[in-house]
Amino acid sequence: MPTADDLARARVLLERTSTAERVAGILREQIMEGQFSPGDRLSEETITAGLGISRNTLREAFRLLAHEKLLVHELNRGVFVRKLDTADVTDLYRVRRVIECAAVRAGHELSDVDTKRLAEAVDDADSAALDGRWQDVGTANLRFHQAIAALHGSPRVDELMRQLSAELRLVFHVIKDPRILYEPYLSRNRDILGALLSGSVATAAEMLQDYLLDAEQQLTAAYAEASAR
Amino acid sequence: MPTADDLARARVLLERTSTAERVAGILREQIMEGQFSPGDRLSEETITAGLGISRNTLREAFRLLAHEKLLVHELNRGVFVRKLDTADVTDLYRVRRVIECAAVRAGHELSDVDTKRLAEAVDDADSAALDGRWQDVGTANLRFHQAIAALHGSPRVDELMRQLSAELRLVFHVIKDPRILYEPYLSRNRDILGALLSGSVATAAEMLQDYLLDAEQQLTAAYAEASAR
DNA sequence: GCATATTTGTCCGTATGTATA
DNA sequence: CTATACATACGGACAAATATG
Repeated sequence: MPTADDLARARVLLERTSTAERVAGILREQIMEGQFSPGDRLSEETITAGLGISRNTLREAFRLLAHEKLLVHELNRGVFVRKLDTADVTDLYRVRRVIECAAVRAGHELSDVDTKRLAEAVDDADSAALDGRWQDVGTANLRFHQAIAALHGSPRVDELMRQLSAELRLVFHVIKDPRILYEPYLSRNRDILGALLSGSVATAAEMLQDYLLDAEQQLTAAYAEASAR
Repeated sequence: MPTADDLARARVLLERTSTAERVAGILREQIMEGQFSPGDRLSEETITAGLGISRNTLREAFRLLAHEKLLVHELNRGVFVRKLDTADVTDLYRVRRVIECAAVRAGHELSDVDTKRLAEAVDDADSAALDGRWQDVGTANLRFHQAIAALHGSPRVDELMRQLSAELRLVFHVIKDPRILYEPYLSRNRDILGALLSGSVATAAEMLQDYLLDAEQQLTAAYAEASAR
């Protein structure tokens, strides 16, 4: 749970666009950073007092985040930080395989923007790994795969991937030792990128498919163990 | 194991809905039926007066529908019925091709539920066509394709397809003569179903792909013309 | 471009219903 | 079972933005 100070600092950020959306932005960040844990209830009173906003406004922000699946809303009980189970993880990877593998297999021409995004994500993951920032490795990793999905050139696919990534970040936060999870995938991502850049579409697709299957296996196992506690 | 009491309590929770959600349900139906046209503004005052609810409650309902993409929210201007352009139609079909073709190509075993849903949708489309209920033909057609996507066995894919279908229904409503649009596809859907049932996965996938490409072409043309007015 | 009317954005107080210690 | 805390829903108020003549 965030301290009163955290809320006070966040309060300064309350100086733009629609209040509900700004509030949603603040809460989104706090949830992503893990200042709330899955299952935590977000009290209307505590937050309205902390941020200096009305209940109506906060409730609109809650709706926004509930739609992003970061929060779940239970009637007359309040809103809670989303708690994913292993079935969710399995489903997330199922969808990722469909979307990402199709993006690669379609064999779209890579624009400069595409290649830059892909390469940067892989580089960021590597440097975060060198610094031991494993949470950031996970984030950069997701950015790489978002860049792959973006090859579809479809706004709706992009939005879907943002959605899936937000859910997966919730998962990552529960994992106790992300290192064993991500370390093997750094080089595999680089290999996939290499295959993509050299135009070996079928190879890249196969590597990606295998990657996602392996990742799902490891992640569900680690997640089941970590989220049990 | 949940006790009988647990289940009873869970059931109550399922059937209970908030006022905002019931209001959203009413408005959703009216929008789908075309009682509001794309671009129409939904006045807070008119609707609160008409339904006898408070503004705060209505605004929550608006948020829900905005997230379903039936409404768009413009700051300080209000909410409007979503207006799709041809780029949206193109993108919708792009995503459909990825999802639906992958569902067929994956070659999942067809359960009884699967086959029943597929067959019923095709039958419903035919009988609606016989009665000249072309709006219903469009709806049954979408149901057939949702059933195809459901072969993935993924809750998230199901939700995505519901989303895409809702958007497409907004498109259908603008088309002036849906008949020329849907009539050719009745038999093609039946052919795809036949290929699926006989296990000719590759054939079915190819037919589906061609179907979706042709449909997109015709639809964008008809839609551009109809929505211009 | 201006003044006015309308509509939304936000907040508050309160009454009622629901969940839980 | 009661008490308490909390969410739901309402209505009123005023500021701020937008639309209208």
